Amino acid sequence: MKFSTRDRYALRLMVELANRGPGEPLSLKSVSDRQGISQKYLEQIVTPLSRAGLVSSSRGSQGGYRLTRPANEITAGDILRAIEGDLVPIPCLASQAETCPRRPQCHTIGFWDGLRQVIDRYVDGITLEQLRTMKADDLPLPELE
Amino acid sequence: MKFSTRDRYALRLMVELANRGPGEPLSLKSVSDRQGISQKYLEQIVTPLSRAGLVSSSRGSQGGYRLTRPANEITAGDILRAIEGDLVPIPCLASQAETCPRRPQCHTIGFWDGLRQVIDRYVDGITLEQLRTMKADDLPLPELE
DNA sequence: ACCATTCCAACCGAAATTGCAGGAAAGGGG
DNA sequence: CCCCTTTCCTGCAATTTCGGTTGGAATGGT
Repeated sequence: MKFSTRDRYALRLMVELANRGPGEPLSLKSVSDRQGISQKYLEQIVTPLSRAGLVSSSRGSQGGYRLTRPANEITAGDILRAIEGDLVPIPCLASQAETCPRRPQCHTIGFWDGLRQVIDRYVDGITLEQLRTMKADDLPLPELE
Repeated sequence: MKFSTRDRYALRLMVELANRGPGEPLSLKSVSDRQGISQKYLEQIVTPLSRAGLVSSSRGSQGGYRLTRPANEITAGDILRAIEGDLVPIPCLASQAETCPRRPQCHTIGFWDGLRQVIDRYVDGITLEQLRTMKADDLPLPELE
């Protein structure tokens, strides 16, 4: 049960973009330099973010990527789902999954679905703006104090 | 971000054991028959549960496994941690991880640590007894109603 | 002695992960 | 108009993880 490097890098990439003003685009080259992630790998990561409509791009010199919405209207959940698809802990719960024949007798599906909800609520409750302004050891536990 | 079949099967295996009285052991053969998981694979799964002290075994005819504690004193977290080790969403947070050089400037570590805590609280709040008595579409969201 | 069971260790194919390489297309600045 | 920067697209490849299977040894009840 681990999130992939793509998930982690996507968050860091988006934080970089959030640090930029809304107008001017930021190139992957500069993100690569500052975050120590190869430019080529960043290209792979930004593609689904672009397809999900979270960022837009400009080509050519002085080009790059920028957020399509203000950072406080983008959640960590938006970003992770753009990379991962459904954010489900087990395949059974994916929206396109065929229903398990063992489902009616299953004692654990409720547990997993509860976990899914807990994760959803957490990631949807944290905005990119919160991430951007967060220091290294801050803990953003909203309603859990 | 998925939990493995081992995690899922471990829960189902433990529910089967919880359905048994505390005295008499249940063989993997019968679990295999009822749950449709190969006996050999179950052997792999029960081993870490045994090493973690959640179950004990008797060999030979009429042998099998039984819980070492009552089902309401074992949590889903106990079971998953026995299989997975640390229940951390990213390697950075593992107890044996060397500290990332980028740590002081990292804007996302707090997010991930918060997620870890949310997951921990959930899985540690659900007991094997709750799982056992849970029907297919029950949702065990304790304090979240 | 037999048989059911746990225990132990190796192996194995398929899939996912984590990238890298090589361009083609587009756009701005000189 | 040419060059440079950048995005965009495709393919590949090494490594690890996943999801088991296989084979057998040790143990213990009957």
